[in-house]
Amino acid sequence: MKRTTKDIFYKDETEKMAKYAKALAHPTRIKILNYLDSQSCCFTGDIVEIFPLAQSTVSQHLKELKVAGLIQGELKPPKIKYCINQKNWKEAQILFNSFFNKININE
Amino acid sequence: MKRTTKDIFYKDETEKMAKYAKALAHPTRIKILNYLDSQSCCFTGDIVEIFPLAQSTVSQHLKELKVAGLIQGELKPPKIKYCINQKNWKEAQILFNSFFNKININE
DNA sequence: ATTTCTTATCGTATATTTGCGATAAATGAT
DNA sequence: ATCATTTATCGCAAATATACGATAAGAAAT
Repeated sequence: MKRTTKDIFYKDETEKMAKYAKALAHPTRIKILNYLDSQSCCFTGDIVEIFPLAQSTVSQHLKELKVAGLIQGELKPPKIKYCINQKNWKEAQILFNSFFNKININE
Repeated sequence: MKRTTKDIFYKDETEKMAKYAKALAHPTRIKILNYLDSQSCCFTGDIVEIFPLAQSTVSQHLKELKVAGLIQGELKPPKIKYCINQKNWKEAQILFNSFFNKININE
């Protein structure tokens, strides 16, 4: 019987941090987030253009960021406008801050 | 001809962040780092005991953290004392801080 | 209803990650 | 030289991640 990570107890914070870290664990996704942050919002096509990658590949990276909660998409037919998910972004920021500083610097 | 991430240009910062994020992308490794941080230093055996995982599995996680540069091992035969790698820890801290805050808070 | 545009999803191939038990390696003590 | 202790590494299996091209899905416009 193989054990999986699911059988192990982790604090909620730990699980969340791992989830966000996983989303950030690829240079393409970091670049996408940096781009989104600088543009405030943009369409999938804009993002596809800054990478020498297939549209489907970029779409998959966007999906992962969305599933992790770091971005959100808004329908603007026929396009989709992507933005940083501010609430979760803030949460990730606080998690990483506390982790590295061991001081909770938020309010 | 398959394209790989290696053919794409990323800023040095981006690559480094992805590398650190990858190391943090597993709850076990986050827990190890939290433990190391609280104990300042400890032996492999101490870490093995806090997880219901095989010794070889924990050793592998430690190796990943070492390769990423977040921890370092010091020979204390027959044991090995692991500590946070302060220099790289600081670097990661700064990278994540700038990333989330878009302000470079270090001096 | 058909066409156009944009983006997501499917199917597939390959590479990497995660876990285990078994074994090797390194050192100190007998 | 042998043994005990501790930790790393090897070999394997299963699960995930990463990339692609091809196709589907959705909405607006004709």
